[in-house]
Amino acid sequence: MPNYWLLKSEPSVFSIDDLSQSPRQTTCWEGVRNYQARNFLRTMAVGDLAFFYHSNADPPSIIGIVEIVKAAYPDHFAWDAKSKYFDKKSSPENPSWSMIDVKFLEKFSTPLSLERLRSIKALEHMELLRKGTRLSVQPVREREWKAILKLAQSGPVEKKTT
DNA sequence: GCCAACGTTGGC
DNA sequence: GCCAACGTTGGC
Repeated sequence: MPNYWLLKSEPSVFSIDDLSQSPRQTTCWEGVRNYQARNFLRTMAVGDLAFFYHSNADPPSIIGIVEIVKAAYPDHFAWDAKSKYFDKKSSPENPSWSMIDVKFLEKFSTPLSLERLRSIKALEHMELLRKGTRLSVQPVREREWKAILKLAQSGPVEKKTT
């Protein structure tokens, strides 16, 4: 039984289309610089699934699904002084940060916007929808995962014909 | 561009 | 160990 997650990315930085056009449709998920998020990364196992979330997007939305294909290993961008993810506290001898590899699985035909997700009763306790939450890596409960999958399969909301 | 909500830093 | 100042995230 896989565990479920949600990964945020700003599409102007790295979008789900960037992922699907990457070699082997796979990328390393570098740059997480928050301890709680890092600890979630370290909990992930190969075969776990994650929603791909577009933050700072119009509209912000869950846009697809990825699979974790490599468990946590040191984020070497942290000890590359030229990287925007450089962190002088991290070193190859004592890495502070971790990353995983993810593989593209699916892009939803209809993105599920925050607004739409907020309207779903089964998602009322979802971490993503909690006020003030900023975690870029979050666990997703199984019932939330299933409710969102069902939404994605049901397609867009019908326009009212009044 | 604004700003609320957090997380981190560092003086004391 | 407190907490003010500062930095970041991310919806709006």
